[in-house]
Amino acid sequence: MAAERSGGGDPARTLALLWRTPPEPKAVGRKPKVSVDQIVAAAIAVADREGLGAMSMARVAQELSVGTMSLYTHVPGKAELIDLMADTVLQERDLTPDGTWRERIKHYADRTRAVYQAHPWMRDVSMVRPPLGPGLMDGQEFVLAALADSGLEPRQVTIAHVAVEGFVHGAAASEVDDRQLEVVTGESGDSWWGSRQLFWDDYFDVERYPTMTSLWNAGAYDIEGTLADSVRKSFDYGLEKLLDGIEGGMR
Amino acid sequence: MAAERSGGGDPARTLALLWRTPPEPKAVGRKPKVSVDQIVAAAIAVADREGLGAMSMARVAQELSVGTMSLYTHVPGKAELIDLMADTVLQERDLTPDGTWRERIKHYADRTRAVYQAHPWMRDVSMVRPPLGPGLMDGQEFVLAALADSGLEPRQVTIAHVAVEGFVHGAAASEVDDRQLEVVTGESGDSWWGSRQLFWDDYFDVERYPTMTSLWNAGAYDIEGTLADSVRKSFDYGLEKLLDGIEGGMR
DNA sequence: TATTGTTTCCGTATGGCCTACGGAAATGGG
DNA sequence: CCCATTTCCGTAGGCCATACGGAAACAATA
Repeated sequence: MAAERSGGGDPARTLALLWRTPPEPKAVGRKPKVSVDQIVAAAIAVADREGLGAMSMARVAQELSVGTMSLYTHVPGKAELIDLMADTVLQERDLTPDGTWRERIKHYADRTRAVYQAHPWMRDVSMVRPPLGPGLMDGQEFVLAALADSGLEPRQVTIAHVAVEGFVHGAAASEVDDRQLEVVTGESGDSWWGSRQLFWDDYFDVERYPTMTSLWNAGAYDIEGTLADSVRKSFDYGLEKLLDGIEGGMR
Repeated sequence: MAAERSGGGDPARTLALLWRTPPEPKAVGRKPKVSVDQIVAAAIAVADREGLGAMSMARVAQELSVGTMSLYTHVPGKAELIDLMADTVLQERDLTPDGTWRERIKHYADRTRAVYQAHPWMRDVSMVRPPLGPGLMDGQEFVLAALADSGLEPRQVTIAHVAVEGFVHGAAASEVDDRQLEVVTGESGDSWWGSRQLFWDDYFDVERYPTMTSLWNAGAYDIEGTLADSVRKSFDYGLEKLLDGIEGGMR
């Protein structure tokens, strides 16, 4: 599966949907059976339960007891629907601007990770050219405000912003991958790592990979706790170090 | 499009393919018209030219003047083929272990980015649970060796490794997104940012986004050079800062 | 009430995709 | 020449998005 992205559809239409431009109450004509919000909610529900791969237009329509083609009256197509889904769940972050700038960015990272945990399919949505809706924009404002408070020059703020945003979304996406695979294949994430065993047994070459070998012998891979904890720890560390670096760059 | 990943197919079979376990030369039977390598090469060629979305089994077979179903004799399925493609292009990195540990990681990042630039469809391949082939493993050994030389404790090396690897692949994927969108939609990447204009014109709210407004007024968004240069600069900065942080964490 | 204009609903059809199945074709050894 | 073995691949089934066009519902109007 390749990363989902909004197609080349009319950007004006997509933006109007993202910002829920007043539905222009029609005084005439047949009453709608479903609303955009219902469609988005149903799509999110399906994706939450069965993964983005199962989120077909037919499946969403079924969820709403509506004909498949009815959806196209309210939404231009599947790509735009995914944009709407992503922006909607990003709005769940509910960011509160308390503490130091570092604490606020940590808060942002945690809230974003929570979104990915609650909606694992976010892993499959490209966040590089994200939907320009309120969910995304509010998050960007939050991070920019925190970085601006750090004392960085304006130009540096924008550069640091890209680095932080990329890291946070990447981290959140990685963290979720275990769970996601579990949903799709019915196999536990950790058991995938179990199948890694096969590699170590049959293909690992001590001569070719001396560093891995010595790290292994040094016990560096004896993880305590679950794999998920371990991955999370790595990314907390990574964020801390990134922020350390950004902070140090100010001097 | 959701991120492509190898299915739940037999891991042993996939590993054997990734490491090209001796094809067990058959003395009997019909001669193969195509080899695994040819299939992988054709698939890469198609994806390079037309994107991963265009890389269908039928399209690859056509490229080789072979029936679609013939491919399944050599490759278990599409998911496994994508794994093979990814590991193959990662082998192009040709990593040379020169310089300080920081220089080597920078080198690794650059080579990895080059792979993404040459094969933009890599953006659509999940690198969180990557194919355990030589291309990937050699890269991991390289990064681990560099980090081990930095003076970090073994346990710290493995954690830093995850952070670096995540950052590099995330950065490379982001950088490539402009180009990728161009291929898929026939629209220039920068013109997508042009359509961003619509957002600023019709939906941007100065009250809601004060930091963005003041950054804008401070000229922080007056980028020189192309967008691609600008994105690249951001990630060079991010990597530097991450490495600064990792280095600082040793004290 | 009947008509008309407007809007939504949705059945059908097209063209794409992956891949299971099973038979046809090729090949080299006996 | 036969035949076991291997590869090739046509057919078909089951998904998918969505273009098209007509049916259905509704409000205002006649």
